[in-house]
Amino acid sequence: MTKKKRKLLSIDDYIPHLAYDTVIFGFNGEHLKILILEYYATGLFALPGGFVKRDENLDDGVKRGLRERTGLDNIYLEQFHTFGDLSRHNHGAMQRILDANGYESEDGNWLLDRFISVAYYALINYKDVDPKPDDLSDSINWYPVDELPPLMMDHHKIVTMALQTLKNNLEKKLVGMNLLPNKFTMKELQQVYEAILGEKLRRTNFQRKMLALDILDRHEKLFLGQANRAPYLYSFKSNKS
Amino acid sequence: MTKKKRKLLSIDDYIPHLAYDTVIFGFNGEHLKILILEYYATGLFALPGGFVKRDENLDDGVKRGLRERTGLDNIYLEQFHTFGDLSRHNHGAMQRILDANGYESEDGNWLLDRFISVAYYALINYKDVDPKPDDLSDSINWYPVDELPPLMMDHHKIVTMALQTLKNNLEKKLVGMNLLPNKFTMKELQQVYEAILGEKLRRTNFQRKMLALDILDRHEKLFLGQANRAPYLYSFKSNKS
DNA sequence: TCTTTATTGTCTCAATTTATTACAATAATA
DNA sequence: TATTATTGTAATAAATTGAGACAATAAAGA
Repeated sequence: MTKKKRKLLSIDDYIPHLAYDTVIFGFNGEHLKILILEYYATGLFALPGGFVKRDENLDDGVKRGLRERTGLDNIYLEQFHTFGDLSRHNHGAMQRILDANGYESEDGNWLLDRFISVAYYALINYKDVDPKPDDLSDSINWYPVDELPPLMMDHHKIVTMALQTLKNNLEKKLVGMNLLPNKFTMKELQQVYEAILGEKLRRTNFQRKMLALDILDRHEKLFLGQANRAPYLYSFKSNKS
Repeated sequence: MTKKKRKLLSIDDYIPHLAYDTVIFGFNGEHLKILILEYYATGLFALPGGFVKRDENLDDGVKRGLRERTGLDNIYLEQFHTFGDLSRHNHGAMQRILDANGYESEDGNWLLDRFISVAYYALINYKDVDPKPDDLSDSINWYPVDELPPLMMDHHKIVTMALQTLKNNLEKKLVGMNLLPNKFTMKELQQVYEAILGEKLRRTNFQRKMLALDILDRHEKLFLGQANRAPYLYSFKSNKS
């Protein structure tokens, strides 16, 4: 690979030593998946992340990054932990990434520093997105949460904690709303819950519980051409009541 | 007040733009309280906080700060949110604090920058602590959570979120263990729960629930000289089973 | 010594919630 | 029209929680 000279992220624009990582969850109708990117010619897998500009809010920086990668605005986003151990600093890996991309070492100095990273998870509607790699990476793909490639630094720990937080928030934050299309069947909603909790749920109890919450609107039936009773479609009630 | 020349925190030792704030909870037997410090001659109240050294883990930096302020080691500590809005940057307030302490403006340059702050809450045994003010502050005192003085910047928001997180974690994290002395009565345990939840609980049902959890050891009775049946003392089971 | 009083430790029964099972109502297919 | 695989709902059992009753004290006072 020939060395390319690229315009580098400038230390003047960004807060030094501060980064963010995002665990972007999607649901393909069966499995819970997350977006993982692979850096050029290094075989290094990582969570999508980025840096925060000196003149923007932390949250806005993360939203900007998500918009660039997914094309989506108004993504459901939640901060869950900040990782600040010295051990997460891995000079070698970052150097390889910069080298493989043709950056001069001295250019990338600040990128080789220690970083504290604020981790977020995002929930998106799987079908809405055609993820785009960024300048430093040559691919970004969906991976089932239980079949991840080996991730660099502490990114696997970050995913684990994101999953745990998602589990804890499942009840109170109406997670399903953000992982499903506007209309969905009760079965699909149940599958989202099962994927997040990592356990099978009883169909009848799940249905009763969801209906009792009074958060769903029932719509027309969905005819899939199957030789059995057609399920209703539901949507989450808009809370403009 | 005469200007004093002090040795200032040096930018060379600390990660720039990064701070932490701690909401330190204590329980005096009746109310839930937190430690608030007041800066010299400014009337500014704030949460205890500090900065992270370039060669220490984020968590260790926070523990170091807690040790300096409370004299305690092995404090129960939990990170709950990172605050990174531009609006929390308040050049004026920091300038007043530095001025009142006799620092030259140029010395304090990096302290006047924008800061991202990682917030933690700590739980300590109220009686164990005689809090010490730091170099910049002339007092540090316990305040009931519902009678706080006006706090600088977004510190009130930080307290609110700490309380909310504490409430959410009450069931799963055995919060009581860290706010009470080794041995305590069922009534005291209930008061901790009530203070955190902000509501009264039924004595009999609370007792039944706690005993059913099988996390308490029952010890001798506590005779307080009151004209009624003496309560048992309890402690949390050590999980060295 | 015998009441009285304020709590504490348990129990009981009602109300509510959750688990489990049963079964009727389909939507194609044969 | 019978068959089959689901889906929607109801019925019943089991478990949990709410509310109240009551006996067991520990000291004070008569």
